[in-house]
Amino acid sequence: MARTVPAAVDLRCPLSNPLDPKNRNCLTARRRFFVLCNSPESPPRVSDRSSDPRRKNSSLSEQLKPLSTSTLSTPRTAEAHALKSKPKSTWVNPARPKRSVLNPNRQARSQHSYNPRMRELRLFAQKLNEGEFSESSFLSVLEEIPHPPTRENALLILNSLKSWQKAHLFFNWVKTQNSFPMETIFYNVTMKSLRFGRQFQLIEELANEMIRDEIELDNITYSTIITCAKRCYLFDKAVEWFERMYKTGLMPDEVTYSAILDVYAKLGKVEEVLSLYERARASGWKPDPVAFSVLAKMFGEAGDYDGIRYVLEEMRALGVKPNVVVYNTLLEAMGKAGKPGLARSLFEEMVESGLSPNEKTLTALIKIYGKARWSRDALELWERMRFNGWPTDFILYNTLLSMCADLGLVEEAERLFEDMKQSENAQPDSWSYTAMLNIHGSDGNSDRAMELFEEMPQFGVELNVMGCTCLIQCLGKAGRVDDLVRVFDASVNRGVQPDDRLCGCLLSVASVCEDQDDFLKVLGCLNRANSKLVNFVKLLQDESVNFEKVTEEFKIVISETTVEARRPFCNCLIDICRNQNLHERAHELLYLGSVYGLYPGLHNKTADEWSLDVRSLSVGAAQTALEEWMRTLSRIVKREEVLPQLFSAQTGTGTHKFSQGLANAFASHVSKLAAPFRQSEERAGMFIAKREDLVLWVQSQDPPAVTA
DNA sequence: GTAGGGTTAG
Repeated sequence: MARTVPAAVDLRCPLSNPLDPKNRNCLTARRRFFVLCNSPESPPRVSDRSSDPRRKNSSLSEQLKPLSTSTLSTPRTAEAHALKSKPKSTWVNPARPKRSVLNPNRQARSQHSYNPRMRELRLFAQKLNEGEFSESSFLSVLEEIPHPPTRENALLILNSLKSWQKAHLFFNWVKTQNSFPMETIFYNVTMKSLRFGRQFQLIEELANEMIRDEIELDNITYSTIITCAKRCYLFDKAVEWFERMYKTGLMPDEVTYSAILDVYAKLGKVEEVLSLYERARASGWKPDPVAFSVLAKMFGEAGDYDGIRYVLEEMRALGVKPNVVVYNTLLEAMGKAGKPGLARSLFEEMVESGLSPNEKTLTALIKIYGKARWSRDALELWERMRFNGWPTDFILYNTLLSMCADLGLVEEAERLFEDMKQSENAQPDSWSYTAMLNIHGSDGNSDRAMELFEEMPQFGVELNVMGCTCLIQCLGKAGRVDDLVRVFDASVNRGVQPDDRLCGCLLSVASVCEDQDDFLKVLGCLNRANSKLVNFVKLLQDESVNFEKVTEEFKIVISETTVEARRPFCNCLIDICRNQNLHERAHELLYLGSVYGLYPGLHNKTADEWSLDVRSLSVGAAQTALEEWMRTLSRIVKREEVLPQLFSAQTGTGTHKFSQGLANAFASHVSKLAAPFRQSEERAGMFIAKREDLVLWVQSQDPPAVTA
């Protein structure tokens, strides 16, 4: 495949037209062929799945069993009978489409005729919408209905009621009036309203009532039930109602079908989705943009780039033009699959096709550029947005601010923040303030951060736990411990619930406190949030406590901490020990951290090189790890065991503009130990020592610089 | 939101 044009744009089909009957039933093969042909550099993830034996139990054939055995197949027809009696006859006419799994015609909506009493009824509905009623007062107001609740009048009002509670009450009231027999459309309109309120249970009750009263459930009913279940995360219910529909002999149309495709997609059942998709395609279905959006979202969630290409290819082959939603989903998917360049080309393709991006398009792109650290592209896009007057909203602005925080773009962030304040549709909210606190916190501008903190109540914006964490970190770094205590107390009093990240932040501030009073003040804050952690710190400081006790308490504290915060906690605890001159405790903690899997990949060995990767360690933990490593090497040298040529320690360079150099701290510790590690010129963030130098150094340590 | 499906933030 030619690589001169961006792949996102250049997606020529490796096979002929899939609508050609010859190709109708071989989409799986096409997809696999496509994957193999077009992605030599990445593993064919889509096709991998079907061969994965672990997935056998949840395969589509299992999934679709109730459908394929009972309803989807032509049950006990002459055809099936003939096949049974003539098993050797396997020839199938390829020009004959497979039996349908969906109805090619979408269910028609009823036309509503002009209602001469529209004006009064609308006014009445408005009155019902605006008032706050108890159930009984609502029902008494209903008695004032200006015209009798005929079918048309009732439908008009039901359609106008906004809250699900009122719609439900009105629906039940109409039933009690007995002025006409209830029809499907009344249930459908009520269900739609209930779906806004995510009232699946009530929807299911209505559906069962329809079955009981023999009122027909149509495609609109089923798709509403299924999508409500989906929005309530009741995926099994969604599948249950879908299967039920088939069992009653009703064929889904494409709306219901793509709704259920989305259910399987949200369940992560990729093979099932593709199989459903292909079966529908084989029976002649031309998927619309909604179906492709479902597929694109699914592949995006899986980070499956081959799948994304498959979607693009299918659309191109079928001549389906992507709309804005499809482009947005594809862009997001490209981002999740880690393809910023392709996302950029796809965006250009979208604009060239004459579509205008909306705020979701731009949010997706900014996120992608930020993640890729493409600040120039991001800022150019921002300029282009302003120039073209492309739509913005507060989520887009907040995404831009987060990107600025990630890339250290302080001035740009302030400009954006000012724009938000001037805007009508994107006033700063707690996310915006969090991003700003993060930016100035990282920049070390504690004055500006405090200014933002003070102005928040004036604008009616609540501080959230993340903003609080950023500010605490900033004040801690600036050594403003009294302000820190004030901010912490005010935040907790304002309703901020400290989480493990905030605790980790306080712990890290405590670990850099040089003044003992400050140290105790910070621990005082931490005590309000996590007293067990503070007790553990005190236990570490008690030299009479033995290793067994430390192990026991460590296990308790760490197991009660969220997984993401465990390593930071351990890092900070090690730092605190080192600051308090409790070096052996630091070594014990590093050992415990390793035992409990907090430092995976710390040591790496090949025949030629042993390396220590301290990139996820704090300064103190990295120093401790280096000392520990040197102790081990001393023992190996003494025992005259085989050593590799090269030793390396990886500190990383820190991609963040504001990140403190772990490398610098490591370098000074190496020089303090007089260990023969040198910063590598070819490999950034890497310290190298040769075997000969290291052995000489170990032998010169008498007594060893790093005590055993 | 005038009976049903798909897309935005640590």
